Amino acid sequence: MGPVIGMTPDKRAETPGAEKVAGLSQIYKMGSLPEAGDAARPKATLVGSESADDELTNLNWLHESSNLLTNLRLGSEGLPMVSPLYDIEGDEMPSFGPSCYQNPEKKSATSKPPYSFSLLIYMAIEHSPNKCLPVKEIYSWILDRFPYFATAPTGWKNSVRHNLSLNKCFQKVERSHGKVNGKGSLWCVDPEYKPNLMQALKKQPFSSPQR
DNA sequence: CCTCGGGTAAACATGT
DNA sequence: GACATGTTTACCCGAG
Repeated sequence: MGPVIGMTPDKRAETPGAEKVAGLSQIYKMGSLPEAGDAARPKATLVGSESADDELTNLNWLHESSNLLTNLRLGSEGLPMVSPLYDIEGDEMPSFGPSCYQNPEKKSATSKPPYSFSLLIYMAIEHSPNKCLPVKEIYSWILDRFPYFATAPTGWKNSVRHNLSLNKCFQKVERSHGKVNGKGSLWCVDPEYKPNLMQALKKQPFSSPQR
C-alpha cells in the first residue's frame, strides 16, 4: 500500500483558519449520513445512560440479531468463518457466498485482507461470545486472523478506532463497573445495521483496491 | 461530474 | 509523562 500521498502535514496546514469554515460543509455532509434514523437513537450516549446496564445484561437486541442471523440462513455463528485463516470452530461453512473467502488463503497473511475495516470489526465482534468486544480484543482478533496487520503500519489501529467511532453500525457500551484496567468500553454491532454488514460481507467482491 | 464509502493521518481530549 | 482509548476533522481515492 502506497503512502497516502497528498496527506502531508504541510498540505493540511495550508488552511489554518479557513479550514474551519470550509469544514462546515463537511460537517453537514457527515451529519447527513444515516443520521435520519439516528435522531431516535443517539448512539452511544443512549447506551451509556442509566439503562445501559440493563441494555447490556438484557441483551434483548442480541436475541433480535440472532433472529436476523437465522433469517439470513447464516452459519450457526451467523458469520462465515470469514478469515481465510479461520479454521477453528469447526469447518461448518456457512451458506455464504463463496465470494467472501474465495481462496484468499495464505495470500491474506501477507497482503491486505479483502475486507473493509467495518467488516473486520463486525466479524471480530460477532465472533466473540458476548457479541461485544473492547477495542483491544478487536485488535487481537484482527491480528490473529489477519497476520498482515502484524506487520502493517500502525495506522490500522487508528482506522479501527476511527471506524468504531464514526460508523453507526457500532455501538459503544460503557462498562459501568469492573472496568478492565480502567479503560476501554465494549463495542457491539448495532442490530439495526447488522443486515447491512452481512450484506456487505456477502458481496465483498473486493478486487483488492490496493491504494 | 458528483456523491459516497472507505482508508489514512493527525490533533485533541480523557482516563489510568 | 506515557500510553490507551475515543472523537473529530481533513483529505484522498475509487466506484457507482
